[in-house]
Amino acid sequence: MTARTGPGRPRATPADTDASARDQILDAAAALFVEQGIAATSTRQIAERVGIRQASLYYHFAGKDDMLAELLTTSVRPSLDLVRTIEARVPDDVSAAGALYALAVADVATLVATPHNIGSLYLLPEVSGERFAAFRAERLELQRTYGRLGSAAAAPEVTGSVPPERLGAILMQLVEVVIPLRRAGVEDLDPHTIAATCVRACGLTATEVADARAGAERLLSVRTS
Amino acid sequence: MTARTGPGRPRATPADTDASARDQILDAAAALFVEQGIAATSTRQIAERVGIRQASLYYHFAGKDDMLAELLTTSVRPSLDLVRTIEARVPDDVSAAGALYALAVADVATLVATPHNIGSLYLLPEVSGERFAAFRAERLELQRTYGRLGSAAAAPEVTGSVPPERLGAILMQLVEVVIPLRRAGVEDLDPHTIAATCVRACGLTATEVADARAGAERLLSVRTS
DNA sequence: ATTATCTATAGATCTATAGATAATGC
DNA sequence: ATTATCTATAGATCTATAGATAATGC
Repeated sequence: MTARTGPGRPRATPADTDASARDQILDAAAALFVEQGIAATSTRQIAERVGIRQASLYYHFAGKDDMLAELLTTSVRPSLDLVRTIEARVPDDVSAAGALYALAVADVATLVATPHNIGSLYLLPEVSGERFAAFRAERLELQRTYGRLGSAAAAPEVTGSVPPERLGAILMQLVEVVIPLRRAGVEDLDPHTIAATCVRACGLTATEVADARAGAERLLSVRTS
Repeated sequence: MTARTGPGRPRATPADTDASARDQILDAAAALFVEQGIAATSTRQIAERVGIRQASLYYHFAGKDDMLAELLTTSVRPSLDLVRTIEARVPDDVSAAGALYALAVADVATLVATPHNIGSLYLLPEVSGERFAAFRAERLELQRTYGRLGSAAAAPEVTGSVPPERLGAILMQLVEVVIPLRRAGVEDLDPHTIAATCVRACGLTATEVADARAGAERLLSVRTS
């Protein structure tokens, strides 16, 4: 079970996992950042959880911000890749509503499955810093996609009163309900509940919601196979 | 303009406002907590912004947590009062959909108008602490009300698939889109956009949304007069 | 006498660097 | 020789208390 000894001076307390030190540090940092916030988490706490000395962290990362940057970018990357795949097939393979539904299902599933509810990091004030502008830009692109798909799918009374940018913020917020729900201990969240609410928020009728779901399932099953 | 001197040793730098020291401290703390987070804000920074010495804070508050507790409870109180008034008039004076619409409009208006976007404090990890259990309980009551009103108003396909507790979390999350929007600099947010989206998320048709809005306006105008 | 501030500081952190050490691998 | 850890610590905080001081108000 215990990781084989590699190069470098051995730890005082040997690791009880085979994960790389880097990954162990990121995992510990994620858990603590989510639980306590970033400023409230000391490098000592992170090191303690990994089983190394505080100073040893600096061999792998320049500091907490460095860890945070890596956690943020690796967490948003998969959604962005999916977005590009999905949007390319609208409206030929799938309706805008179907694409929106599919995107919401996939995002919710990711947020539900991600270790330590990492999505909650997005809400912390540290992320507003200059250092994380690249991450915020990627997230904004995701939001814009929600806005485009939502506006293309929406009923006329919605497109007439809600500009795409605003709708994107609303839909993304809706998807991110996963974050407070997980925080509150909810485990059995069905992505379809949220995805259906997204298209309903765009003013679609019950029949249209069912169609969107069907379209999304076609899209996602093709992608899986 | 400068506040008249009261009892107590005068400040090194006189206050440039008539607000009480307590209120000045709360205001400065709110602004800094929202901007930087709680742990990242030092008592020294708060004192500096008020124009007093760091140690002088402790005459008014036991520490940062004390300030936070007061900020949180005073910020959720008005919404809860309104909730009780509104819910008592369902369904005699107004439909559940009208009440939900009214509650959302009022909550959004509050979140838009509150100084320093205080709502973002709700999202910080410090608020999970034991110390703030009372605040969280009040917030949960608000969420439950959203769930009850939403479920009472919702179309059958929604009530059949989304339990009231889940719906409450979704609707509250929707209302709180104000928080990231304000953070992003949006100033001209129309409460009706969000309120209408709430009832749409419950599966109501365009006509029903218009009815809900009319009901809400009756309810809120009565209350104002 | 009471109030609201001030100055000064002890004690407890926390971050990040310097330099030593114990492995592996050439 | 390189890698990955270790020990030790300087320097910079930060919180919270003790005790002095300068107002007002009785």
